[in-house]
Amino acid sequence: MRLYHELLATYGRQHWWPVHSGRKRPGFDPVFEVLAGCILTQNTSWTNVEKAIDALYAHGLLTPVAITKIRIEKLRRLIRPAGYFKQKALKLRIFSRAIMDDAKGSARRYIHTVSRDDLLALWGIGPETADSMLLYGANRPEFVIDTYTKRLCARHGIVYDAYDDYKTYFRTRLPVDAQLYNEFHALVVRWGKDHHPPRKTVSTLSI
DNA sequence: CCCCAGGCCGCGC
DNA sequence: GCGCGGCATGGG
Repeated sequence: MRLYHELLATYGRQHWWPVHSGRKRPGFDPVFEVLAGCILTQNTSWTNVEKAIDALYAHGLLTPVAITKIRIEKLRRLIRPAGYFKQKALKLRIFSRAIMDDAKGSARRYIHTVSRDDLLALWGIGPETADSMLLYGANRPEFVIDTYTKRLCARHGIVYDAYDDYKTYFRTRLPVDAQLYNEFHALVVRWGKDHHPPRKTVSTLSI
């Protein structure tokens, strides 16, 4: 909690999602926008993801039903700026189909009722994406561990191997509070943007 | 020219 | 169970 308050004092509130929450129009589902963003941002900077989200939004395609119907080539083209566009197009398609099958196309109902294990069973969704979806899409208290979280931990001498060990570290030290997890993770990412990883150097002394 | 980004999967051992 | 390469665009 001391670290959280320190980050909050330094950077202020981050307010991440949703990007277009105020707008209402056909072909737009604010919860689905968050969940799609979780997939699109895998190992990718958010500025690139925004271009893809904006393109989908402009074509009225930010719904599970639209993503399942669109031609895969068009989906690839629209999300191209987000990188890994062939893989991510398939991931969005598979995920959208799960929402159709399990919740009749309601992203909100899907993410509020799905189990974490069921998310992990989907091709293209790993632990960080699942936790981001549950936290930012449904306000469920899952602490998100990403590359920045691990970097910040390392700066404090905390190093693990497994994703779940990092998660346990935070869960056992913080109150179970989705809003806290939400803002904490956003602050960690903000911190990561001006704290670069240690440069890889070759030691000439190790020959 | 280089490295990095809000990971994940498939493969070989 | 693990380490490693591939995936890809845009920015510094």
